[in-house]
Amino acid sequence: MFSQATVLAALASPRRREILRLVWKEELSAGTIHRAMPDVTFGAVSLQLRSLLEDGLVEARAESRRRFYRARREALGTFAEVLERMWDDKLW
Amino acid sequence: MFSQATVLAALASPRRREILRLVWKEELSAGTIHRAMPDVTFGAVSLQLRSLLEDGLVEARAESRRRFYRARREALGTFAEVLERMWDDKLW
DNA sequence: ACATCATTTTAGTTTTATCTAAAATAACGA
DNA sequence: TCGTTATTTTAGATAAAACTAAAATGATGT
Repeated sequence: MFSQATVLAALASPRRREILRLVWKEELSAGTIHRAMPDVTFGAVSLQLRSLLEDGLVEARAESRRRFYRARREALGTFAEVLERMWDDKLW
Repeated sequence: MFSQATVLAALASPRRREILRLVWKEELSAGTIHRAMPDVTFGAVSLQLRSLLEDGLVEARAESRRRFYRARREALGTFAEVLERMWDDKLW
């Protein structure tokens, strides 16, 4: 299993949180994810996807030449709710 | 108020988590905190304390020449439970 | 005023994270 | 096989974070 320390480190990056948000409710291909973050190169997105994958926060599925990613919400435990609240911009 | 993004960034550092753990249930002077982390200089501890203070995760009280720090658990919201679980080494 | 104690601050260095550009891989269709 | 598409990987550059050593601050006691 992945430690909470690992999850905390992963969630510290706004870029990774943005990716998680995108693939939270639907799986998206790497290209689609990149198109949603046009200020950064495809390579940079791919590296962050790898990092999230290694930390167990997303999973990937290959379909021909595309790779579809989606959040592993169950890996996030308590943090899943925290993230959803952040995205809904709710105060706490 | 401090954002959840700020809290996440603050908690990403093992050093800052260690400090938080130390001042979780009792206030401790900067010197006492430093003595509990002998692998790092006093200056480094002081900088992390400042960082935690600026992010609102600890508060400080001056008593003569000492400064006592303690966690502001209420600033941590949901994360307070997460941290306690980490320290108790409970699985989730 | 001076010496000491506790802590903070500064300036510069080291380490770590993140990014880019380009090359590599791999699946597909003509 | 060749060209295209989608993505990953590499190598190196840039940026951010964390650290150290030393100087500065500020309260205390003599």
